[in-house]
Amino acid sequence: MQSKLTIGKVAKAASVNIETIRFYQRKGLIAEPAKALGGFRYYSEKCIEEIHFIKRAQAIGFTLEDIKELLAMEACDACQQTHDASLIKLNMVNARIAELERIRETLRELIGKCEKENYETACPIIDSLHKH
Amino acid sequence: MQSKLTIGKVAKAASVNIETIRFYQRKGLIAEPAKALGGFRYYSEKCIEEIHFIKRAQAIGFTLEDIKELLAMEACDACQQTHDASLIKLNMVNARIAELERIRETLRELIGKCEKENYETACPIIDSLHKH
DNA sequence: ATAAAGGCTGTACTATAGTACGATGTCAAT
DNA sequence: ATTGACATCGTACTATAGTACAGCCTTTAT
Repeated sequence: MQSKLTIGKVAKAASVNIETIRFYQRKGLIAEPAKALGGFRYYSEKCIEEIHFIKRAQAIGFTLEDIKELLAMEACDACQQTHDASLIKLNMVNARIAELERIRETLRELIGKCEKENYETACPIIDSLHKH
Repeated sequence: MQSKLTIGKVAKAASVNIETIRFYQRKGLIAEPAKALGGFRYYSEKCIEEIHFIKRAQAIGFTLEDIKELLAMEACDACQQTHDASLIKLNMVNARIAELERIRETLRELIGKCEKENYETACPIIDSLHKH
């Protein structure tokens, strides 16, 4: 018979900090089991899966607040809403990529200028940040 | 004769919140002028330019901490270091773009699955987040 | 039986970039 | 001279995602 799942074992199994689990509980992302006699809370394997769910959702760009909504949608079989939420997230990711690509171009130009000028004149990077 | 530049006027001229200026001062990004008789601090036009400098540097991906370093580099004509810092920033931007592109692909696939299945079976997005 | 390990609660702290506000004092215009 | 607008300072709060810890209690292993 396997020993009872305490929060520390769940944390280890899900590769997260104990405090992270408590944090998710406070945020309402995962449920806090009732206290057993003595005051310890024992968890089910499901909790480990729930943490993995959260981690996978974060990995594709959802914030904890988004994930809370995803869980609510799951609870009421709202596939259409999940689809729409993902589309919104995709648009945000696209916008962020576009923004970072602009930043990248500017950085490349500045770095290129620096290298061409052999660090001999006034720094072209600092210079361009000063221009009005 | 133009009236004295108080913090409120600097804020308006630089299009930032008064509190942002005070925040930059606390962080050591801009200097706090000495108090005049009475206790008000009066600013020079240079302060407005300094805020613009910070805002331009932020726009190409530098954090306030990075900008503090840029300013220190500027003070000692360290063009080589500025170049290196920009290169590091460029690498970070590239890494972040690559990460977001992976996220984008995953989101696109999931959204596509959702649409193909016409929201009739179990939600493929929620489903994929549950898979182990 | 005792000690180490771990759980519980509440609070505070981390980073990042600000924003808000109350109490008190000053400046400028009427 | 009075009033309204603005400045100062210090502290606290926002969002986001956690991390850390003190003080106390329970469980587990020796």
